[in-house]
Amino acid sequence: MQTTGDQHLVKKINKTIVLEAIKKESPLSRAQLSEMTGLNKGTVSTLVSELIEEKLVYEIGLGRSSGGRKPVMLLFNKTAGYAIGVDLGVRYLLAVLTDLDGKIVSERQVELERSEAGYVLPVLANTVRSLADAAPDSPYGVVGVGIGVAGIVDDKGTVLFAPNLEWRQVELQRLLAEELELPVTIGNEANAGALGEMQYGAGQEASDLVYLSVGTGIGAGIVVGGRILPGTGGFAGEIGHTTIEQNGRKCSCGNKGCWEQYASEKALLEAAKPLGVERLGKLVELAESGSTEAIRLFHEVGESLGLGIANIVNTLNPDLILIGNQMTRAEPWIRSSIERVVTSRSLPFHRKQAQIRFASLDTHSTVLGSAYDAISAFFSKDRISL
Amino acid sequence: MQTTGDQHLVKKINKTIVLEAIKKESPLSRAQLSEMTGLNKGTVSTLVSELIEEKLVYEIGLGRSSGGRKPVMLLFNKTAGYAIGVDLGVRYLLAVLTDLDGKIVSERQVELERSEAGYVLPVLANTVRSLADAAPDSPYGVVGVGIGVAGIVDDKGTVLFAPNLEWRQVELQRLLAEELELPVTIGNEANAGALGEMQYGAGQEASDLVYLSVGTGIGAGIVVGGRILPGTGGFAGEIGHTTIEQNGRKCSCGNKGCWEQYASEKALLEAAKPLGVERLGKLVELAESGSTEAIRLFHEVGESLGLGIANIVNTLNPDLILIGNQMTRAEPWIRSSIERVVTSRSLPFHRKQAQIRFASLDTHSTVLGSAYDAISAFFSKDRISL
DNA sequence: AAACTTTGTATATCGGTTAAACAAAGTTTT
DNA sequence: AAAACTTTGTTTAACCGATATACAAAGTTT
Repeated sequence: MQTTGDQHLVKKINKTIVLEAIKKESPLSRAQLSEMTGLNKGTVSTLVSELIEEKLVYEIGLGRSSGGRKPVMLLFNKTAGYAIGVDLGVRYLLAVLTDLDGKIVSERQVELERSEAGYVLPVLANTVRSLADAAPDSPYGVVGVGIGVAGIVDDKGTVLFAPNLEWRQVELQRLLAEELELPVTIGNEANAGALGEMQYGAGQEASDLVYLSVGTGIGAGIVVGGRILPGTGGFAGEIGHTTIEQNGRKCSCGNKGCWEQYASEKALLEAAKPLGVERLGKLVELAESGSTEAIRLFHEVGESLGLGIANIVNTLNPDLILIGNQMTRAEPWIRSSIERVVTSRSLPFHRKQAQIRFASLDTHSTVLGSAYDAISAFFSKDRISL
Repeated sequence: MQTTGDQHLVKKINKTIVLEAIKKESPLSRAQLSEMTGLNKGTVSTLVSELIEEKLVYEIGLGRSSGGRKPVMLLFNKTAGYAIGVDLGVRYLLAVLTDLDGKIVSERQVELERSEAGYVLPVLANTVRSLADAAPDSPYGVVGVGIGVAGIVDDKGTVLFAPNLEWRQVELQRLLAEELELPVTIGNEANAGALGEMQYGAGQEASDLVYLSVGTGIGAGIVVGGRILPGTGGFAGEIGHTTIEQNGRKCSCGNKGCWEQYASEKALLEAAKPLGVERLGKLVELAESGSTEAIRLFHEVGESLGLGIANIVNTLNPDLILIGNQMTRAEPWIRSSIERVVTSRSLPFHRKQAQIRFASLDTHSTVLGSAYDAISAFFSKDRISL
């Protein structure tokens, strides 16, 4: 059944609360911690001294007095360990080494010439190892590796299907964990992006947000009450394949009228072919130089994006929609079309609460979210997830 | 900040676990409880004796021995109190009195001649009072009133907008709580339906389900991990106004191509007008008597329903979709169309996990869900929500 | 210099769980 | 039928963590 309660649980809860507070609001004194958490001063003292023992927190010195003894200020020891985040994309692999606060220490980008698992896996493992070697000495070393994959991943870390990589049934988690001898977490690319933006980017104030990864296809990372919505099998978010036109354009999934046939980068580039444009950067340049045709194409794709976003807004009533991945680069050209269509197609009460923004971590949402996944797994060992 | 942990919290957690276990699996002995919850025998003993003290549990006598002392069997005292659930619909009001286990003890149905709050509220209050008077004597009496409204309700129990009732900004929770001097909970009709089916109906095994209230419009109660997904403002689920056809039929919301213009009871009856049919029952009769035209209409509406359901399946990866409200009556005529379209339009992995069923409580999903809402509020006072 | 404030630790108490012992009430074996 | 074993449920002691309170340390203000 459920986890029952005992003193250990209580301690876990409180210790997590204290650590989380230090992470977010530091520098902080024990007295302030007691004040803001509601925990007794003595309790905070013992928990903090344990955290110091564990090298997760340290004292930075005395703070300003407000009419009495000076407080001892505490800081989260962000370099107590390091994490590795990977974005396993279509023809590339982006990997970063971060400290426990998500700050990038080192970065690698690798072009993937082929996509079979037999080729990709060794490259991936080598890249990760090279980053791990680059990690500074620290009490905990590399605490884990998080990987975001553009595909359907189950809760055991098996890639069930990744259309762009042409992978089926690849037991990524098991294979990598064995190879690297490190804790490995596997997640969907859009979910990782959502996590990344929520922790380190534009989604830090939102609790119900939807991160849209708009690239070759469209995937969504749905966050409800601060947590990723996984769905039963762990593959919620395949929103690119929702129908917005009953008898619309054919999709690779075998269906007709899928949203991503109208609103993805791929759809945009398809429409831009007559202009002799093959890459998004090129189309942006054209728009910048005043090409009305290019601008029209952006407006069209913006409208299609807006339509699907309005559907999300009506269904999930989020407070924030974040547009991420490649399409962030088109922000100046699509923003107003999106806003307009969302306003016209969503219900007033829902529209009022929903902000629409672009991912602030740019191309790094997924990679940082993956790193956070690893960090989070490390912390949840003897802590509780809030 | 968050709730910190102490012994009281631990006790709350464990007591809730024990009570919940007795509710669901009774009759049960203390030894069995200890076994299944993992709690120590002594702990279970003290918790159970408190629950007995509180009249929520009682001993029914000795059970079968399995080679030792006979166990004392415990039962949940479902008549320790009663709850009232109300479904505030378009031209009617359905209200039930239930025991704490959701069993209906008494029922009232009232036709509403007019829809203004000034008319409806007194009728509602009188109906509730009459049901409350009908409640048998019990330790806790009527523990609360839950109301499901076909409209947008905020988290404070104010009906922001109910198109069919033509209500705007009606502070239902406050007004009723003052009038009735009872705890009142207000919820959306589809959310209540989802709760009802999840607790007492076809959704008891599912943890990620979507209840579709298909009537005049289409609303969804989305359940994620056993909990209603509220959205930021509390009005998630307005899925009837998602676009499935970019330039489709005009909708009362001012938009074009809304799902409910194709898949609701209203849409069906609109299409049935040429047949001289004005009510769903009539159309069902026609289909039963073999009218190919009527059957065709059902197939069409089934296909439209299937399309939107496929969108839900791809987006949320639920394990169960429940079709409720009026459209349940059309099950034999629409089921296969729905299944077919969902299968063709949703992704294989998602489809495999998603069952599609019809609400098993029929017209009582909402009213029972509302009652459960009230029961749940009563229990969460000195317990924790699991 | 005296009085007040704030910080952080130490100590006693409290409330809850657990483990272990045990009594009560069975069944099985001989 | 007695002895041996089993199962149930209570009791007791020990433990653990939080809280309240007192207090020491280290400031600031008057």
